[in-house]
Amino acid sequence: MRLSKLFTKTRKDAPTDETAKNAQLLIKAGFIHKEMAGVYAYLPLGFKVLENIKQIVREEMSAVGGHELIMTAIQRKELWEKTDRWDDAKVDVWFKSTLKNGTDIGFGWSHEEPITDMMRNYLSSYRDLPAYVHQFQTKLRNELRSKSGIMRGREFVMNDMYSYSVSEEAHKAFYDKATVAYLRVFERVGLGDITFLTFASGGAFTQFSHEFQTITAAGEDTVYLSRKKKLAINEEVLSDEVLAHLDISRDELEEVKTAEVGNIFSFGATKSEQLDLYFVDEDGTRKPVILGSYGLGVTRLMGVIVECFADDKGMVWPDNIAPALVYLARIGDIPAVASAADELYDQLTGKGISVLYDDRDVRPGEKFADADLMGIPYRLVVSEKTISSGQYELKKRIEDSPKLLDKENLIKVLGA
RNA sequence: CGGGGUGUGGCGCAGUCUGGUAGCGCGGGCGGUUUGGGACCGUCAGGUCGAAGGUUCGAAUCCUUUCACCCCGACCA
Repeated sequence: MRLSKLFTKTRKDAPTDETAKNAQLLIKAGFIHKEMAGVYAYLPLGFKVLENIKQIVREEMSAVGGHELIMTAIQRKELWEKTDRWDDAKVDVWFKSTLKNGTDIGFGWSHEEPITDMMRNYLSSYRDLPAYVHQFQTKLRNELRSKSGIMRGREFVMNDMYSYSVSEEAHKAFYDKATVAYLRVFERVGLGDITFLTFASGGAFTQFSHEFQTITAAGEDTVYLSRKKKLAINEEVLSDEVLAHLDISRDELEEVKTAEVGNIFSFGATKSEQLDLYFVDEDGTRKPVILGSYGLGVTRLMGVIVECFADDKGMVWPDNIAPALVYLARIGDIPAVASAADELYDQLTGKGISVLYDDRDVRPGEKFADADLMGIPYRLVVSEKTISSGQYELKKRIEDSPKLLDKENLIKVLGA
C-alpha cells in the first residue's frame, strides 16, 4: 500500500478525551476512529491488524475442528425468556428494540441461546455429535461506562466458539483441546509469556470457569499467579478452599493486574435442557447435549497487544499481525531514488511481503516518526546513499541501529 | 448509577472570574527556500464558541434546562 494513496493520516497530538494508551496511539496513527464512547470504527490499517488476528484465531479454531459461521445480531425475546436472561434485572447490558409490528427484539450481547436453539435443527442423533462451531461477531453491550479505549467497548468483535458433545467425558476432552487452542492463539500474537489460564467464577452452571488473563497495568482484573506452575486464580474466587483444591499455597502466588482476553465455560446439560436440545444416544435413550462456550475478545486483544508492546515512540506490532511487515521509506525525491524505491516495492510485494510504501514528499524525520508510531516491524530505507552503495538499509522497530544489506540478504531476512 | 471534570475551525489550546461581537499552535491550499529524526519564510481559507431558552442596548463570557465526552467508584458470562 502506498501511503500517498491512503486517506488516513497520523497526528502529532492525541485526543484529550482518551486517556487509554491503546486508544491514544491507535487514533494518532490513524488505525481507528472514535464514533462515540466505547464505539470505534476500524480504519484500513487497524482493520488489517484486526483481520490478521482473526486469521490466527480462525486457523486455531479450525485445527480443533471448529466450523465458522455467522449468527444474527437481532435476536428473539422468547429464546432468552426460556433461560430467564431477558429481564434487564438479570442481564443489565441489553440493547433492545421493537419491530414495526410490535415484536420485541434484542441485539446480541452473546449468542449462546440463539446458536443452541438453532442447533436443534441439526443435532438429533449421537451420529451428529460432536459439533463445534465458531464465529466472529460484533457484540453489542449497553455498558454503563465504557473505558480503556478498545479494551472495553459497547460494540466489539468477539470470537465465540461453542461445543456440543454427547457426554461430560467427551466434553471435557474437547474443553482441554480448546484451552490449548486458545493458548496457542495468545502464543502466536506474542502474549504467550504473560498470558495465563486462570481459575474464575463459574456463574450459575459450574463451580469454575477459566479465563485467559494477560498481565498489563491497563487491565481491570487482579489475579494471583504462580509463574512457575503456570497457574493463576482470579481474586474473585480466591479462598482457602480453592487453594486446597488446586494444591497450592498463598505465598507461592504473586498479585498482578491483568486484562481478561478470553473466557471459557462448561454449561453441562443445563442450557440444553432449558432450550430443549436433546439427542438420541446409541442405546436409544434421549439425552441433553453437553454444551461448552469459548469466548475470545478480538478487539480487546488488539488493545492489549498495543498496551503490552508500545514504547515512547509508538506501537510495536508482532510481525504476524502488523498491518504490514515493512515500512519502505523513500528519502529524497530525485528520480533515481523514486524509481529504485518503486522497483523494490514491486519486487517485495511480488514475493508476498506486505509493504507500507511511504512515497510521500515529506521530510525524512516525519517518515521515521510515522514508521515508529505505526509500529511496523521493519523499516527499509532507499536513498541516494543506499543507491550509491548498492545496498539497502534495514532497521527493526525494536532495535536502535540499522543494518546495510544487499538485495539477496534483504529478501532472506524478510523471509521470502 | 454516585462523585468530580471538560465542551471554542479537522486536532491541541487561550479567552469565561471582571459581558463590547473570537485568538494562538498543529493540520490544509497557494508561492518559494529546504531534504537522514516531525524544517522555514510569505500568503490564503476555515469557527454564529455542544444545543435550547432567558437576562441585557450588546452574551463564548451571566442565569436555567439539556446533550455529549473524560476520570474515580460501583457494575462486568
